[in-house]
Amino acid sequence: MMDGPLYLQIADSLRQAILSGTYRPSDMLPSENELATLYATSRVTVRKSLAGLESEGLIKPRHGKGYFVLPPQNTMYTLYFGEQAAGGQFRFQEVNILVPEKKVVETLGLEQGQMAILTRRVLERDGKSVAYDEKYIPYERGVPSIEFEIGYAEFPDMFNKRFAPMSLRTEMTIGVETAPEYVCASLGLAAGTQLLVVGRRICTKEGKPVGCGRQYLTGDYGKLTAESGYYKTEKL
Amino acid sequence: MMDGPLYLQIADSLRQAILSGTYRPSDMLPSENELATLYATSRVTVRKSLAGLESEGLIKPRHGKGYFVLPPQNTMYTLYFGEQAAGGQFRFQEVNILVPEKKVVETLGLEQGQMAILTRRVLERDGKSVAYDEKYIPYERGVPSIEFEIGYAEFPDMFNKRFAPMSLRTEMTIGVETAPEYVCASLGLAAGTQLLVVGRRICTKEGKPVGCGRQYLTGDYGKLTAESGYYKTEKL
DNA sequence: AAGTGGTCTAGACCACTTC
DNA sequence: AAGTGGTCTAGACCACTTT
Repeated sequence: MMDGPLYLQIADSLRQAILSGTYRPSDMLPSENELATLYATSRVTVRKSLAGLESEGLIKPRHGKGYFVLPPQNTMYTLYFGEQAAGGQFRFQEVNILVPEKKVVETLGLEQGQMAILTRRVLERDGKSVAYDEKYIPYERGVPSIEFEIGYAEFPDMFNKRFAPMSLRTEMTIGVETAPEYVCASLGLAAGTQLLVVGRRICTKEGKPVGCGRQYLTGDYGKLTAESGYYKTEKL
Repeated sequence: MMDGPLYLQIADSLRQAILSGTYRPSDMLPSENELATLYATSRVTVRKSLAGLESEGLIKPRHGKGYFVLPPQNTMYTLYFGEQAAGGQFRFQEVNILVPEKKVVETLGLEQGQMAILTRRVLERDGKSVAYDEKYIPYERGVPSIEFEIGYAEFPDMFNKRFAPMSLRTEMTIGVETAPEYVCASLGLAAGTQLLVVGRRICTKEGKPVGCGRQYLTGDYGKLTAESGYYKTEKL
């Protein structure tokens, strides 16, 4: 009748019924056996459809009871933030090895007096300085050439050679702060300007910080966007 | 040997191998048949394990070839933003029906002269005003009692009675703006203060806007957090 | 032709929930 | 006891990729 695999047809049909309100949050779907009879197929195929809807966050099965429609999740958003995302070019302002300020020492969990590599960059677009960026990475003797790698890749990427690439986690905080003087100067702003600040910390899955950074975004450049809702996520 | 369902043991084992770097991005995993033999089980069970890892975003199968480890996704973050999240209490400042300013008319796609319901609220915590909130909803004659519902629920929730609850999508923009005078006044700030602004627009899945709002967050209150990384997402 | 993933079946047994 | 979801099997056939 229709095209495509049966399990997707069943999933589409159920999804449509949920999105259109035929089934509402906390409603129970027909049982696996009922659906199997209804679509003249096996229980295995029905289960595959339901597993898909479950991983989309639409439904949740309860053992011995049935499948229930979940309430909308409206406090969780997906945010896109890439350094190169909005175009422009980075100009290096400083690359240094030093004992960082106290705040960074805490964030990275550094030992007393331990050094870190610092990079400062200015993002320019259309000839204007629109964002300022600084990153700290704990300095370890004998780890070769990180000095040259730092700052040339999207932030978490630069650790892929030193750590298992899939084992890193990034924490982000977004806020407004009075930009330091050197940042204002570099961006051509009056001292004391308030800027959107995106702070990031990269940790291993054991929780050990391996790097942190801050970006100061000017109004021209800095608008973050996020979204939420039950929509099919397209493939990567 | 181990406990728990076999398919989870297999998934855990493979996940561990990926997170620890045994398999790295773009590497190919053993084939379904090899894994089935290796774990002395059926191909169906192995497929269930692999389907789980796929929905976690760790691997991707290619027809006729095999399963491949995906590169880390480091421009996508999960952000949590709830109005009630950080505690505090809302005090209503204004509830009105009016023709909104031009910017709102555009955002909501209103007809010339169409009215909207406006609410303005101040969020107070520990006796201090820490955030300001305003929301617009298109006004439609005959739609009962929205005037009374608006503002009493988490933003997208208030539409659940009028629309299929699962069919709504929220777009969010985050930026820094000079707060309007009435906002500064309500928050006890000097005129012209720069604040973190979270704008949201709720749309149906057909793309029709059904409401929008803005929140001005002061430094005391407004720190947004987000995260990214390959970690098992716990259940709801 | 051989190997891979993609779809599907017709059972089986178990654990949980309800009556 | 009957119904539900949870796990698992041992096949089958198809579509795609590589040799």
